[in-house]
This record gives sequence, C-alpha cells and structure tokens, in this order.
Amino acid sequence: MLETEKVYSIGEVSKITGLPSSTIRYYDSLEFLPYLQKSSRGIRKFTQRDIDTIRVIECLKKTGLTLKEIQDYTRLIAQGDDSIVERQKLFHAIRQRLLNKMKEMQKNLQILDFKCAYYDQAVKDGTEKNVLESMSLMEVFSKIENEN
Amino acid sequence: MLETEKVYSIGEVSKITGLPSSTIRYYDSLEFLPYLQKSSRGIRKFTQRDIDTIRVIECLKKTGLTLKEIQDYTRLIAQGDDSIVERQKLFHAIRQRLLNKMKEMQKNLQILDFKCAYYDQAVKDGTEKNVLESMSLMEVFSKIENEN
DNA sequence: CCAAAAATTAAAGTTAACTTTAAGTGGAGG
DNA sequence: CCTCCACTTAAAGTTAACTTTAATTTTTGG
Repeated sequence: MLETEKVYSIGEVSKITGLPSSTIRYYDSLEFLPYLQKSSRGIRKFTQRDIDTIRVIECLKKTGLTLKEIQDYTRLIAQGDDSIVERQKLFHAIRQRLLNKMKEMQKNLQILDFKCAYYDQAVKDGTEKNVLESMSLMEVFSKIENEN
Repeated sequence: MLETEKVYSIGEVSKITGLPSSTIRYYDSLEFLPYLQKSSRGIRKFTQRDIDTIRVIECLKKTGLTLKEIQDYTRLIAQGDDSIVERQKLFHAIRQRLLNKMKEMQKNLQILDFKCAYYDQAVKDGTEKNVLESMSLMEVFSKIENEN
C-alpha cells in the first residue's frame, strides 16, 4: 500500500483557511507557495504542506509583514539550503518584531483599561464632568513611558 | 496669575506624536479632534488634551479599528453626556477585541518559536532535509488548536 | 453524456489610509 | 520692507492588498 498524500482543491483550502479562493490564487501569483503542484490541466493541487505555508503566511501578516516582505522570504525558500542562515536570521528578527508588538499591545491595554474605568465612573455619575477632573489620561501615558 | 494652558502648533504635535502634519490634518478633517481650537486666522491650536486624543486614536488603530469606526466614536464624544453609556459599551468591546488580538499574538509567537527552532537546527545540520522529517509544523498547529 | 459546479487566467476595479500638490496667507527675524 | 518658514485648504495622486469580471475550460454527479 503506497502512501498517497491527500490533495485538496482550492475550494477546500478556502474553507479550511477561511481565505477566499481569489486571495489564495493571488498569493500563488506572488509565489508564496513554492511547493504547490498543478495538474496537467492547470488545476492547483494543495497538500498539507501548502496549507501549513498559508498558515505561516497568515502568521507573518499578523505580525505586520507586508506581502513584499513575505515574498522575499518565500524566494529564499526557493533557493534551498543556500539560504537557511538568512532564513534563520529572518525568523529571529520577525520573532523580535512580534515581541515588540506584544509589548505595545500591553501598553494599549492599559490605555483601554483606563478608558473603561473612566466610562464606568461616568456612567455611575451620569456625567463626565466630575470624572474629567479626577482621572487623567496623561498619568497613564507617563506611567507607560516610565515602565520602559 | 491666571493659568494659561500651553498650546502647540501642528508642527510641534507632529514631532511629539511622530505623525506627519498631513496625517494630523487628515484626522482633523475626519472630526477626530472634537476639542481642537483654531485661531481667528484658522491656525490649529493644540492643547495637551488634543495630543492625548491623538494618542488614544493611535491606540484604537493599533487594536484594529478602522478610521470609520474611530469616527463613530469621536462623533459620540460630540454628543456629550447623552452618549456615555454607549461609549462605555464601546470601550469594553474594544478592550475585548484587544484581548482576543493578544491571544492570537501568543499563538503566532508559538509558530515563530517553532520556525526559529527549525532553522536553528537546520543551520546546525547545514541542511533542512533532516529537520523536515523530525519537526512538524502541523503538530504546532494542532497544539495551538487544542489550547482552546 | 450532459448540465451544473468549480476551476483557470488576465486584466480591470475597489477600498482604506494616507500623501502630495498647488495656490495662497501670516507672522518672525534681518 | 522683504524674505522665509510654517501654516492653510481643496483636490488630485498613491499604495497595498485584495476583489471582481469576463471569457474559458475542467471536473463531477445523475
């Protein structure tokens, strides 16, 4: 029994990933899927590996990479082992980028915590007037700055 | 001694916030700065309050709100105390949105941790070939799923 | 075997969020 | 007074990341 890997159509991959088929085709046109195969008639045949690649692309997009940057990365893949050091550096840099983003999110959470507390008080009072005097956003900002 | 609050020019605010003047004007044109005053000759005079507003706008943008959504919020401000309950709800929802985003970032960090470990090993080996067999991204994905 | 559903490409269109340009005004320093 | 710099508006231009359209072809189920 020869092990034949399951292949997926673009429609199936669309359902699995939640991305429209047009987007997946668009990504393919940017050469984001270096392992993707096509049938003799030109129909795309996705394997689990291609789906994983799409998931990684989504991850990279979420950490703020542009499609141009992702393209640079997938082109490195196409170069094979010659580019592994470069790709190693790249991923460590991207990881750092995400950590910075997460730190920023923490700060934004503090601002939103303040805003929630502010409006909770305003709703209790029935007016903003008194809250404005007793709670200052500036204090939150300088607190955030000084955390460093 | 009457307390006169310091006012800033658009150029100063640009330096403080890191946003181009054109962007600040653009935000003003979208009515993002409900408290902003202009001189008799039409020159914008920013107070600390306006700068704080810009900081909050940046925070909202970072948590993923569109300018359209931010506009909806600043229009609520213009309605005064009548809209405080709505604004309270809004900020609690935005806060939840940020928390979800932060959770997603955690997942993305796990993917990037895997990618870093993968390439660290590949660089050690001098090739990807063996790593491909011993480390599977799919395991990371299913682990992430099952964390719930 | 045939109709319907799903796939293909190339090219044009869309949207959000700015950014630039053009033409002009106002105040500060020499 | 003159020049320069920072400010103004309105309108046009830009860019990224898709999305839609049109015209075909392929695959699939009865």
